[in-house]
Amino acid sequence: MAYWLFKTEASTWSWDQQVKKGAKGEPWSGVRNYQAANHMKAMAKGDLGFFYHSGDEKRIVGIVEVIGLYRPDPTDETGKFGLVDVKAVHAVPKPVTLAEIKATPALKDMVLVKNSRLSVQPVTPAEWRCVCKMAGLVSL
DNA sequence: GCCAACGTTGGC
DNA sequence: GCCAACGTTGGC
Repeated sequence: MAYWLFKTEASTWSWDQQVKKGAKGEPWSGVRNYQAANHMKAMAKGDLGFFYHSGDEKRIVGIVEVIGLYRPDPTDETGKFGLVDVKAVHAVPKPVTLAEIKATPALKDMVLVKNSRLSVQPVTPAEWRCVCKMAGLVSL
């Protein structure tokens, strides 16, 4: 089981929209960056990810699960990029802001801190546990 | 609204 | 294959 972070602007694709898709989930389309695409290639069904709103909010608002493996992105005319399908698992009781993450020494190496522009990021198990704790999640 | 960081493009 | 120029992203 691996952990990830999916970054999106709430005005483009929000947590609320993701939740409305329910168990069917939604294709994570629109990624046009090889690093991000490679991370999606490495994903397995059942992997979990943080759902992060960039822009005004800058905070982790929910947990998603990978339910569909990497496949071509139909919205990419060049055919170079792919996507995975994700479904909302649940909202976090207490959203974790970028400021809190930056203020936490154990999270100083998170990709979100080091390379905030990468739209799909890997998260280490230690980081995952730490952020879950901050978010008020104990069962993950 | 500005600017730094980064990725991509295109000319050589 | 290198590198300058450009566009985009996202935090501040």
